[in-house]
Amino acid sequence: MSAELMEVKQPRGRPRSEDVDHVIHEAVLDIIARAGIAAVSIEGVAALAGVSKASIYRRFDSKDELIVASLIYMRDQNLPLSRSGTARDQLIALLAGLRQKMSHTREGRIMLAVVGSGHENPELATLVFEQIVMRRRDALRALIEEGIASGEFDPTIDINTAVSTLVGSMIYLGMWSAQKSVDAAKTEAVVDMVLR
Amino acid sequence: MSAELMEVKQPRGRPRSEDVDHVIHEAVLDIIARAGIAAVSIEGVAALAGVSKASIYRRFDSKDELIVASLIYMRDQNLPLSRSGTARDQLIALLAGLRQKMSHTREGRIMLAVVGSGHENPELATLVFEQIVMRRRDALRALIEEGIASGEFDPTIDINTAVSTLVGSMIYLGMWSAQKSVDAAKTEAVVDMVLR
DNA sequence: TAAATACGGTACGCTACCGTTTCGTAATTC
DNA sequence: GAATTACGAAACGGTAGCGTACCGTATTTA
Repeated sequence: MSAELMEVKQPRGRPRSEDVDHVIHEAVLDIIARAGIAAVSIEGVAALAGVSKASIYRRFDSKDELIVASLIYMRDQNLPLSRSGTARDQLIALLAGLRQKMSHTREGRIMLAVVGSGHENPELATLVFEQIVMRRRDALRALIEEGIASGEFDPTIDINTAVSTLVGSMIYLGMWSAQKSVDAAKTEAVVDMVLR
Repeated sequence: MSAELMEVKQPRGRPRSEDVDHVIHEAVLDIIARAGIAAVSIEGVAALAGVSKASIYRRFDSKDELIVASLIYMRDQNLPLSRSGTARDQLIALLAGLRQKMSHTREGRIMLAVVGSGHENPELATLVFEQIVMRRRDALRALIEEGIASGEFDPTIDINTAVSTLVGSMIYLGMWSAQKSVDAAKTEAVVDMVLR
């Protein structure tokens, strides 16, 4: 009898607005993406969200709790990935998406910011790692196994090593995409080099 | 007739203490490594360094200028790398050092912090990239070319792609070394997988 | 209708840090 | 010895954010 599935009895007074929930989280994520975790302030979030500070403190006891909740909110908005084409095609699409995402989307910039501040707030880094990074790793691993079964990839490779190599390369390339001095290696080239 | 090589005429009054220079930079780097760039404050640096704020403002016009100077100070403390063994051995040593360094040394944590905040302060990220990352890339590239010439590596690989793949993997593995859930792929395995 | 709770808005006292200035003392050149 | 500059220490006014506490109004249940 899980609590989520039960019809929750509505408490007495005026219910909290879901719109307010949304705009608060959106504001937090926008600020992290634009200026980093350290730039998140309750007053700033309230101002950007067009919400009073009271409405934030009514929901969250502290700034840290707010940020964690916003990251989980972001995770829950993720879309599933499409499945079509060969394993190699899907793999390349997945990796290219990851790479592009790291620097050109809000979620990517947030992940970079959280990861980069991993030493300061390890709870956040762990959250991002387990909830977001590991999910991608699992999807990647499945595609590689599929490709090996279909004969597209070298069956002798170590899958863990391959996953780390591929993900690491994509993050690295995405990370520095703003620096023109790094020669943009093609995603396909990386995949073929690693998986042969 | 370069200025650095000329005997610099000492100005009139009391000269600036090099010890003060050092402790200031050391304090800045310690703070970045421990708490991130955003945690750097003039008052905090002065307190940790055991120095007056006046001594900092006498040297640097702003916090940004101070941080840039401290990163350059760090770069100039770098040691040259040893050159012995086969190209593959040297390459593995270089990459393993990079990987270990990312999470277990002050310099590594500083690089992660700066990179992660790349979107907030692009000048710093560019500085780190050009002055530190590119130097490693160049060293790596040379080793790969050496290994190709000696027949240790596959001559058909694209060197730029290989460099990005290897560096990215090492940074990624080092980044998450605190998370026990990521299986630690061996550095040698990555090298052999990429370069065959 | 009454009670309860959420809402935006505003004000409060508190802390941290900013960048500047002033002071007395120390070190160095002329 | 006089001039000059660096040093630590302390104080200054200003800004920003914290977390709390009100207000009057809006929305919902009983």
